[in-house]
Amino acid sequence: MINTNEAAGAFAYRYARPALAVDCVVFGLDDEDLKVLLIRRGMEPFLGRWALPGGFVRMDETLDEAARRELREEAGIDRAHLEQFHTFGAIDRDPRERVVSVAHFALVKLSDHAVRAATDAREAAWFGVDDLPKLAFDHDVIVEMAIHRLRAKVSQSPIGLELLPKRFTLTQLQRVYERVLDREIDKRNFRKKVLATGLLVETDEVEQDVAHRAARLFRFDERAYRKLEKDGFVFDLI
Amino acid sequence: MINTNEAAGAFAYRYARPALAVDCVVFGLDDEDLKVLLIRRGMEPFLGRWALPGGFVRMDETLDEAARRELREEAGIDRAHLEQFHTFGAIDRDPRERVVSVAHFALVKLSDHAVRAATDAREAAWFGVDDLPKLAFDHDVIVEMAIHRLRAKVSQSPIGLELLPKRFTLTQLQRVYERVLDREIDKRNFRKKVLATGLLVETDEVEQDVAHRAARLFRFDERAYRKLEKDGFVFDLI
DNA sequence: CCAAAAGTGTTTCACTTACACCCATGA
DNA sequence: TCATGGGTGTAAGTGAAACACTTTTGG
Repeated sequence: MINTNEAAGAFAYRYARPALAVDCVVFGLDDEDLKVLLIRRGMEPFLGRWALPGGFVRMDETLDEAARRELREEAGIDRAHLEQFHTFGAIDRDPRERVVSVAHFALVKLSDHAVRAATDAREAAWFGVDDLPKLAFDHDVIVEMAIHRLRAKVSQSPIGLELLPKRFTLTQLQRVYERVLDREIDKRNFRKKVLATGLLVETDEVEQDVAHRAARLFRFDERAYRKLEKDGFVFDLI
Repeated sequence: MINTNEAAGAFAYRYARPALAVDCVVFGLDDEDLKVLLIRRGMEPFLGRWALPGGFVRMDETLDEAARRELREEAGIDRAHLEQFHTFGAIDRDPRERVVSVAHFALVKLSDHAVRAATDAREAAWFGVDDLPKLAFDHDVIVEMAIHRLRAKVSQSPIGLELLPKRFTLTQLQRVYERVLDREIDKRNFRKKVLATGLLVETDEVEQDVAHRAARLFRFDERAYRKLEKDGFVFDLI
């Protein structure tokens, strides 16, 4: 009994196997909302429907590499925080044949030029997370879980910063949390708390071209973060 | 460019694809330690090495079903809390051919008869998490991540109870947390806190056959838990 | 001078932590 | 009667939340 699968293992190539894909839920943040990047499908099935960027894993690339390649090819995105979060294996999730998909979420800075270029393409567009169309395949479920994971993670690690430019104001940072977590946060408490982490460094610059008092720009102190992380520090940012 | 992968998608079956497997990190708790169930390999590669129970996914079963089947076939385990936690896709993780594995962790009640039967088998054994042998494939890495995830999860959901019988004493529950989190917990504070969650119900039974005052048995109130969960309650059990 | 957002402290309340003794039971 | 773990409360400290006004700047 113990060896049942060893037999299967030795001869795995004899058996039909599912296709293996990656899908990416790409999050971005503009002045309004937390957004997800979708691609309009150009072929059946689900022709014309919006879907997540994604595709099949090649034999010579890891899952992570596959996800990055798809982001580049389908969305013109070169730099993104990328994180695997769940693998979807329902038998009929693709009507053509069995496809198991390793889902990732990605966080991109909309300040990056490359991303903006992608949004100009006719077949790609950003949608507010509360304003998503009906998606192809089981991509609705994938997006829902991605949002859930993002919310859980954003309070416990500084990935929220991946949505912002390198230099940002505390108000911008507060908006990241307010939009990802979908609740208002007290300004004074927020500032006290994030500054108390010691992970932000004040720069000597201020924001430009605003019609009011210019806010100080901060940057993330990666060195301090790595040190805390190594020491097994548990975050509870917000 | 947008359609690069659509082409690959339509003809996915033409391309070589990785084999798809599941592996299970099965946790159990005895009077001493948090343990992991390992199987001794009966064939190459890694003949004689200890490895995680697991095997290939069949075309007619989901990932979850595959993991449950493997637990049944390789370890005689019928009932377990099972949770997918990461998919491992390094290109050379299996020397024979490319195998991508969806890793799960499982929590079993060592009080269950079926599990004890598995431990009697020559090829399967429980190892303390701090006393693991060198494992086959990349299974060391998988176990390490499983422990990490289990620790993160146990404080935020009542999965720790899956390691205990249906009726348990507060001391048993405290030991679950102490062993999973690997730190001592104050008895009075622990009791206050877990009782304050409202998720435990006192039964009118006490433990039997002990050489000291018998402790009250409690059970988990699933109904209360589902209600809290539905209301989006965030746990912080310990 | 007005509009718009930046920036700043204190108080209250809740929760966490630390801590020690008596009780019930079986051997 | 002794050994073993069961069971219980309080005080101090820490961190979270609530809350409003002044400052700076550009238009």
